[in-house]
Amino acid sequence: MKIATYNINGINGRLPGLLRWLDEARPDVVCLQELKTSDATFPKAAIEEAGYGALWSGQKSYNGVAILARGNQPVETRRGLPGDPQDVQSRYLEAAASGVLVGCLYLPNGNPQPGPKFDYKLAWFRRLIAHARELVDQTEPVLLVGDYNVVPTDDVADIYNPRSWLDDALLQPESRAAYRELLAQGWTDAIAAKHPGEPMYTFWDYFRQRWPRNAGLRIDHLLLNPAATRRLKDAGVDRAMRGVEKASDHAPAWVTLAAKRGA
DNA sequence: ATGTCGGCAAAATGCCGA
Repeated sequence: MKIATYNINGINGRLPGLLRWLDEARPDVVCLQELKTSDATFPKAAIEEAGYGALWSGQKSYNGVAILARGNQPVETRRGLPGDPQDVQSRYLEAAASGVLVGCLYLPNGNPQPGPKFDYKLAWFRRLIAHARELVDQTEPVLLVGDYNVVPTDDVADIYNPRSWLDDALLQPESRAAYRELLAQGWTDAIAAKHPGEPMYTFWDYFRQRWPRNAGLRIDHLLLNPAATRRLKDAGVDRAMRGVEKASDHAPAWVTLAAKRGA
């Protein structure tokens, strides 16, 4: 089975491209981020017509996450991270779908840093780490996937060149330390595990001709608990989606899992 | 400092967030 994550950057503005990709890539479970739409204007009918059941947590203009499942309805297990009842931003949704538990997350960007937005990013990360602790040792496959807004290292696998991003929240030592702390619970970064040392970018800024120059960053990640890692077959990025008309600034990233443990 | 997008309010342009 195939599980994908895609920061769509406005689901209604990019719906035709999304539907084409669903038809071609045929992922079983899809986590979307940056819907940029309220609950009422989520394109439920078009998604269902494409053969997917859906759950979504919308927010007008900003944020927003959704979980799609091919041929069935995902069963919601959590909406929003625990730990801050004041937090009204739609950035986390969790569901059981097609035999796996999937957390769909849109971690705060955190720019400019330092400042309140960076503080919010780190606080949100603390809440994610605390919640992930409750999930990692489950006996069934669990995946925490989405736009983490963290470039894990300065290696060319993760960024074309850190020079113009040194002050960016995506590269800060605190952001990277939090990401490492999460992994240290026992999660596997599937893209890094399957493609060590290989440029596996998932985001190319609209500015400065960054897509034509392949000046990308790896910020969308699929983290697998040990039960899911045992079934990990392959991982990749659908780079071509960054080159289509009206493309999101992100490309979809995905993993495939064997149907049964050890298969 | 700059660059380019989508969404949105409120006017065919400017702002925000990324």
